[in-house]
Amino acid sequence: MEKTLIVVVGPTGIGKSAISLKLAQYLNTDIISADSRQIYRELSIGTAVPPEKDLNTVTHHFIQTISVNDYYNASMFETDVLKKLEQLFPSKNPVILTGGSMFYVDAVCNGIDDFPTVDQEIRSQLIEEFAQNGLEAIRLQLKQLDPIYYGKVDLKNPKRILHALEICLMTGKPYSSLRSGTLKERPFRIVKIGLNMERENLYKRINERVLQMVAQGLFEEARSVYHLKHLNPLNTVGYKEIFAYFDGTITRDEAIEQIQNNSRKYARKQLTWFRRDPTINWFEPQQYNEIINFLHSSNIL
RNA sequence: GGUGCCAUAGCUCAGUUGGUAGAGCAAUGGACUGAAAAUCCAUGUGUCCUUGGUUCGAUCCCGAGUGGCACCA
Repeated sequence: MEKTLIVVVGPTGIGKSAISLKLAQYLNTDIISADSRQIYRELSIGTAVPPEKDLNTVTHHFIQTISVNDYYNASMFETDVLKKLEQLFPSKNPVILTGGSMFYVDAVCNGIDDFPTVDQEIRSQLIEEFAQNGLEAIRLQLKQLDPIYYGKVDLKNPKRILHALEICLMTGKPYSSLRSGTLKERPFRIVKIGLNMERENLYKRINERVLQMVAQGLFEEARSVYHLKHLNPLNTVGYKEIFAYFDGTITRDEAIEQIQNNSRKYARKQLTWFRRDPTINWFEPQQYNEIINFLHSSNIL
């Protein structure tokens, strides 16, 4: 039978984990988490890592497997997941990939072009340069090294410019010449299930979930990683707001409110990304039976 | 009961020396090829509390009403 990856996506707090768990049990398979923050072992409450009993019921991959001190990115995730699928498919089929990190999901489904891994030395040099000389300076540099990409990038977005420069400097070639713009073929079928619900209900769920996290000890968890707040993995909703509270810039209540706000914004951003993907089959979280029927009718089960 | 202050966007408020208004937050849309829960871009919103008066014209000035807050009784 054809190997299939069932991809479950949707905004934060909609209930992807619960449905994936149920599906995985029904299909007797594993779950691959596509979550750029649940992958860090120092974080759990704020990233909504599934409870112990769920992790024991179904095997989850890429949850709390690396440290916030490690460098990690979407391309590494692509490689790691493809390798993992190779191991899993002989005995498990279909396999479920679930998570809200759009870019990570995309890396697995469509692939990312092959660039050298970013040299941290070069990155910090460029960041330093940007901090000292400003956006205009790095723009000019990009204009020289890669005029084609310069004409395409969002010139107001430092991260885009910085990354293009990193690749130019490392390879000695224009970044644009390494971008193929083509999607990679995968040796398995991909079926996408998107979860969504009425906006107002989603927001209510998100707001409540944040309160639950606080009750579970989110502030204590944030305290335990406060000394690492300069690391990128800690530039995360649920932590950065509490760090601001620890720093004394906002009150505790303001921190909680901002976590709720930023979580809602994140959900909106996720929906914006997923909306443009015409291959997603949309359902509401309570339509479990419809999802099963859909999988049957798609010849997956 | 008396006196004073306030009433403008979903919220907090600014403003119009009288020509029907604007910030922040919230909300909404979009971008995205190794930092992605990151980063970046864009977009509304209104009986200016009600009602008389003055005026060519009132959200703005005057009177009354209603509601809120404060102080005095």
